[in-house]
Amino acid sequence: MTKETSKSAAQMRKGVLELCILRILRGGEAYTSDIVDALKAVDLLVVEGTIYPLLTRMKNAGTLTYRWVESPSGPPRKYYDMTDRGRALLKELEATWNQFVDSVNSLESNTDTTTGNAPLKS
Amino acid sequence: MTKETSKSAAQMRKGVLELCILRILRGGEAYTSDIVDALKAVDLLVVEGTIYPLLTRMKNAGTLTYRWVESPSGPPRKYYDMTDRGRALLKELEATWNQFVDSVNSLESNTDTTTGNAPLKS
DNA sequence: TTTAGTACTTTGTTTAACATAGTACATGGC
DNA sequence: GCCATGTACTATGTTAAACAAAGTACTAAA
Repeated sequence: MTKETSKSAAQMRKGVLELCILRILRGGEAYTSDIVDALKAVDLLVVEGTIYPLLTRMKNAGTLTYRWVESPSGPPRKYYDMTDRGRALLKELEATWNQFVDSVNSLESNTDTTTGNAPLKS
Repeated sequence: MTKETSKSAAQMRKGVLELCILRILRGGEAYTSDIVDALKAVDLLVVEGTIYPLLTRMKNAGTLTYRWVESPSGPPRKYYDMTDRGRALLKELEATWNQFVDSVNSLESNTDTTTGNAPLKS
């Protein structure tokens, strides 16, 4: 992947990570490293510095809650879970995502997208 | 669509508009209004203020060229077309996009994304 | 007591979409 | 000819989210 496309990939991630996190948490509560691992496994996240602030934003927005759970080795962990509002948001984001993908893919096989007005000769 | 999801939709658009424009131009040269119309037709663009700077960026990056064409009614238009570099970029962005969609959708039916470590009782 | 590893926090930068105001050109009505 | 209207492009500022990196805190083991 070139530098140019990897920059594009980063831009594509914007706004979708929230959906991804909700999808991951649908399988049950998880803490940050679990989520990071799941995202990294499908190449949707590069660094952890992105996910911590996002989880905090989602918690402040009321879509997530967390509870402290002691770790077998190290400091305690925040285990996140979806709230009812999170489940509702997930449903909406699923619809938005599917519609978005359909829209982009509908342009895939375009051969004539103009209004039919042939450009004039200069 | 709620205010929250419409904000998400705007974020999702980031980095994909470039791909969309290249897909549109694959059908032949077009000027800004043609492109805007094509994007609006599939709900991928809200305002024109977004697309003009993007086209300029792509022209400066060497993925697009344009030529002035007289209009039947009004000022002349910039008709954009892909360069060879643009065609190469399109190919890369197609791959990036498809991989991106697959990644997000692979999380769709997750039921257990954790490492298998059950959270400890506190 | 120190060292290493894990987990969370904080701060600043970058980028692209969004929003809006402004300039310029051409045509038609008066 | 002059002005209003519509079209096309330009310029400026704002916002939001990913990225990057440094910092704090807690635990366990050497």
